[in-house]
Amino acid sequence: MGATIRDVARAANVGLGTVSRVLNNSPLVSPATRQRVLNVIAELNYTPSQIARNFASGKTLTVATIAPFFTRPSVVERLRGIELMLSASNYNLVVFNVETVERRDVCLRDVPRRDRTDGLLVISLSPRPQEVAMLRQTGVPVVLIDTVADGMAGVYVDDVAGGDLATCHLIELGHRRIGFVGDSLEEVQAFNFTSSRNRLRGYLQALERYGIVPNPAYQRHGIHGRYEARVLARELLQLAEPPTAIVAASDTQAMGVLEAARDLGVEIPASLSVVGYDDIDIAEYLGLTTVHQPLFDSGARGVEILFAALSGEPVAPAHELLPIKLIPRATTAAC
Amino acid sequence: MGATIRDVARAANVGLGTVSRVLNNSPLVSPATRQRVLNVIAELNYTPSQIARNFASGKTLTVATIAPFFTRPSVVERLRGIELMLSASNYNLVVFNVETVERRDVCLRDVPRRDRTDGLLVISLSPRPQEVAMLRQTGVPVVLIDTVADGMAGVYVDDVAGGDLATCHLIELGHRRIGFVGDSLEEVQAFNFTSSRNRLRGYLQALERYGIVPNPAYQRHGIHGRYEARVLARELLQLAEPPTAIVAASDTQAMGVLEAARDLGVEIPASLSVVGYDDIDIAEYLGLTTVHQPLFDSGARGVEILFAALSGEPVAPAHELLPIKLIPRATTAAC
DNA sequence: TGGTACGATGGAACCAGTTCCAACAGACGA
DNA sequence: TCGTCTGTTGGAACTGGTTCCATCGTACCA
Repeated sequence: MGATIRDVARAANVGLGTVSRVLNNSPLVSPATRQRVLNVIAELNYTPSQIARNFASGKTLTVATIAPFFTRPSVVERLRGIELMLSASNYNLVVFNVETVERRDVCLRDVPRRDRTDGLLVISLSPRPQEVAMLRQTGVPVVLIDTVADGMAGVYVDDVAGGDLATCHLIELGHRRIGFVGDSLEEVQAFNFTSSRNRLRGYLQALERYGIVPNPAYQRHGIHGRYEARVLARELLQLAEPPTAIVAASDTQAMGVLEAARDLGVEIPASLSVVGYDDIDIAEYLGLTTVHQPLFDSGARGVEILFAALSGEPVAPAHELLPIKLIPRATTAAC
Repeated sequence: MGATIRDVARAANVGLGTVSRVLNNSPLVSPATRQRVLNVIAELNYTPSQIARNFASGKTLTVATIAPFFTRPSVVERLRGIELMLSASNYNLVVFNVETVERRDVCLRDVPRRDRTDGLLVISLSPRPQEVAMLRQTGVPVVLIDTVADGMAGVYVDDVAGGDLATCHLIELGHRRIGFVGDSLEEVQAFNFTSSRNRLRGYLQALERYGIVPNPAYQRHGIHGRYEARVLARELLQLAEPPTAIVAASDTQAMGVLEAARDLGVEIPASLSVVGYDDIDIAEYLGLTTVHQPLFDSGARGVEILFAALSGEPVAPAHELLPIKLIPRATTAAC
């Protein structure tokens, strides 16, 4: 464990540079010399110090990921895509979980530093213009996953189209009184999430296209979570004229809606249709109709874009659109 | 971004060592000098290079975690405990996801190196004696979470007791024909998981204590997963004399059992009782009776033990036992 | 008044690689 | 025969901190 590159050089009777060249697979070493050095390396059981390499080369061989609520199934699946991609490279994955606004801001400010990480992935949290400027200034390549921001690169899905898709599905099944359960607006704003907001926009857009006047009483917002969604959905179902269908901003929230229906003895899908969003693992189990988005791929593709930025010229700050599709299952039916 | 400690020293008209002392909050600096240095630091907008610090101090300020199938809800929850604990320190969390045996072996061999990480957490994967020896040789402090190995420190739950607890619960409800759905023995062996095996042992132990002869046909093993468990459970339920209750080695597998029951029109809990293990988030939603274990705490406590090892003398290779308890819900009833 | 102890300070040496330039040998063409 | 070019090679300089030892001034004590 104590052998250094100098020990190797001495023992192999070559220069420091030559050993370094062998370690880095430089072609500027004669086969004979290379072999001699390799022999000595094996003999001394030498492994170059990663930490010294990082220091000398100025690279950390690290990719940082800032993920909000990384226990949410959708986020975990994105992380899996990221991890799998990185595991095939020699970059390590450093994870920052964000569950409070303070931590969001701290992470976005402190993590992107050249001496801490070579590249940064940000999931779902959209940096604000001022933050974009700071990020750019650090010189650390950043790729956004599941969100967009002016002047940044990333992958995303069209959540407006997704919200529209879910709502259209219900309208075409004959529903007219359609509710929406989404994230609390304060939370969305504090974290600067974009998806719940856009899904709501898609919901409204679909209603409008079909000439349905949106009923504000049908739109409920609360902290993201099954329990909170359950409470909101119960309110909706207890209205004098309850909706016959509900669009949820995520599968987790859709589960809350299903719970509320169960609480009140409302039959699914006979008396209430429910559409979720994300198509997480459990959705199939529950027979939940939902909007599928490529979660794993979003992570993997994000890493690919980051790699391009790491190993070449600055990548165009373009956003790549991933496809979505509606998966009809057992929680939706004709009105 | 270009300022170095030497620039600061020059500008503040002090020595290198003094600046270093200020940075590290050493008491060996007079208040006046400290203030002067701090002013210059602010003026030059200087931040010490993390990478250089790491190199010079020989620390990586990194804790690595090797986690098998880190998308499984139980693993994610442990990771959350780990992340939250680390976020309060200045250690970063580097995650290695293990989904194949090859990667297990590679990670266990390559990750624990002093120049890569300061400490290592291993979730659920028990190192074999030979691996324990190698780990020890590296000098990297290691803490096991959810498993044990001779000569290593860690936190765990008594899975034998847990399997026993689940089975007793069923026996006391009057069940005698009790099935078990667990992980494939090859998979368990290849990864060297301990929990499924121990839960089976607890199941057998409980049967024996009550004088029930275990029926080998009632014990099924398959790759861990909902779908596989569903197939296994279907086999069990289609036996000439099917079990009236099933113990699953995890909540995920219990969900597969519930699906199988649904497939075959078997009423839960009227005709079949089901007990899971882990008490993951979704268990409550499903009304699944299960054995609760402190997932979050296991991660957090693992980090605490690791910190003790990092900042002091070698910790005793002791295993800390965390409590478990049975949570009776709606999937179990009297026979 | 001299000796001692201690707080404060400066800076050389060090960590273990990478990078880059000078130098050299041998092949080859003029 | 000499210059040139190319493929190899050696090693100084560099990355930016930490550590530790020598030094200095001053307060305190005998």
